[in-house]
Amino acid sequence: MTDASSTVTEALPEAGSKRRQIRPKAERRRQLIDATIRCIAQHGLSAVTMQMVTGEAGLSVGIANLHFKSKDNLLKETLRFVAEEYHGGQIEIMEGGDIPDLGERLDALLDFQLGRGVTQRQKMSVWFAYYGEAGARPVYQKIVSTVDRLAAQKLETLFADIIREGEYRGVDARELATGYSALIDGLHLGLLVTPRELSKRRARAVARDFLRRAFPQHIH
Amino acid sequence: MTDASSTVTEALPEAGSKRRQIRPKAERRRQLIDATIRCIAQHGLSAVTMQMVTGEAGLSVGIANLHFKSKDNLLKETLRFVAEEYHGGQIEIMEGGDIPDLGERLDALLDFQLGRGVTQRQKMSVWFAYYGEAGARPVYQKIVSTVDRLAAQKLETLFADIIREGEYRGVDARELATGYSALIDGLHLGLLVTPRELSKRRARAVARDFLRRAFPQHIH
DNA sequence: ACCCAGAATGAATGAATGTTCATTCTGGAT
DNA sequence: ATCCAGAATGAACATTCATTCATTCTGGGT
Repeated sequence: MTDASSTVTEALPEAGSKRRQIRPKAERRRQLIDATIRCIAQHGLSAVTMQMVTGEAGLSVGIANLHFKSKDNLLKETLRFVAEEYHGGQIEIMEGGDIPDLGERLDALLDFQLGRGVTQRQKMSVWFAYYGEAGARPVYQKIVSTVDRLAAQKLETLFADIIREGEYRGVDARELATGYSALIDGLHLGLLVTPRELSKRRARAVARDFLRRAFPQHIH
Repeated sequence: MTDASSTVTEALPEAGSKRRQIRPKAERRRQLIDATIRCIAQHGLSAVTMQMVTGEAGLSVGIANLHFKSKDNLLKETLRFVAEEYHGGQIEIMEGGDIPDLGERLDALLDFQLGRGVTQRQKMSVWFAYYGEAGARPVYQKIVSTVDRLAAQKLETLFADIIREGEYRGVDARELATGYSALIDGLHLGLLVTPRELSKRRARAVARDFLRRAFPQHIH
């Protein structure tokens, strides 16, 4: 394999088929966003280049500027995608037509937030890479806070329902929701930066502990 | 002021004195690190350039490579500085020769963690900028986790002392310490990304609430 | 008053990157 | 079978940035 392509300087991107294919716009966009996520996770946001992303996607450099107008825009759309995926998932659970029992719904939420899908290093890396730039880039702040506000509201409503059902005293739904959200964010951060000290199992235990202390009748 | 320097293309960096000065190495290093922090906060880690940093410091480009070997190294040292400042401050409080009362010591810790010094946008921006890259850069992970581990241990000890003193039942110091640390991190994140939704005042209330629920006799 | 170690400078260099666009190619419509 | 709109390509270009280093300048020592 090493010397088979001695006369051919151009890279053979994938196995066999390098034939040009025309695919619908939506598919290409998704393909590029996925590649961007992988690149950010592996190399860090500041090291990501267009060549890297398009190479990872198995496409040419020109195509990124065809479907997204610029690198800036590609990064922006990638953040929007990840943000909507995460918050959309949460909201779906919290609206919870599927799960009538409030305690179970809380469990499902925790499973989603600290479960396999979300805590993949890939997704967490992307998440915090953008947070890191948010201080300097209002666009990122806006994208995140838009979806964030809705999720926060749903969580507050869920907590309020639980407080009513359990007749818990001296508990403020809004304050507790803020605390819980912050706790989950902080745990994600711990999982990303110090995975040796914080296992997923322990992160879940910590979050569950927080909920149990607030809603003893509903958790466990 | 606008047309005074019409014939001079070179920038006049500061008011009046642009005379070259020789200063000790440690001072220059500190000067450059401070400038780096300001640049990261204002422009984001990925947009920081050497010209930007040295310009902000009012120095020439060459000097950065004289005192730090490379841009990479400057960024690494800046992270180390911020990390040690934050964790060092925490540890000093927690060892707490100054404050014998455990409840007051807890209060002081919370004040430090969510008080003026730390929650300046500048510092928080820097903090999370590096977290964002940590997934892809083991060097950053190592710097953070080294200081982090020590702080976590001190916090656990403090919590254990409080649990003993208050004779609290069914509370695990280690788990609680993990939760509290994550909560604080998450609140910092909220203050940075969605300052409109989360005020410092409310962040403090949320953190205090967490502690009160765990150690009712010691808080308030 | 003089000297010189080494601190400080910034123009020059070369490498890397985002973007463009002339050209090639594809696959459905006719 | 033929055609062509527009999807896809990648070499070329202009810009930006990190790093180097020949040169200048400073301030303490003699």
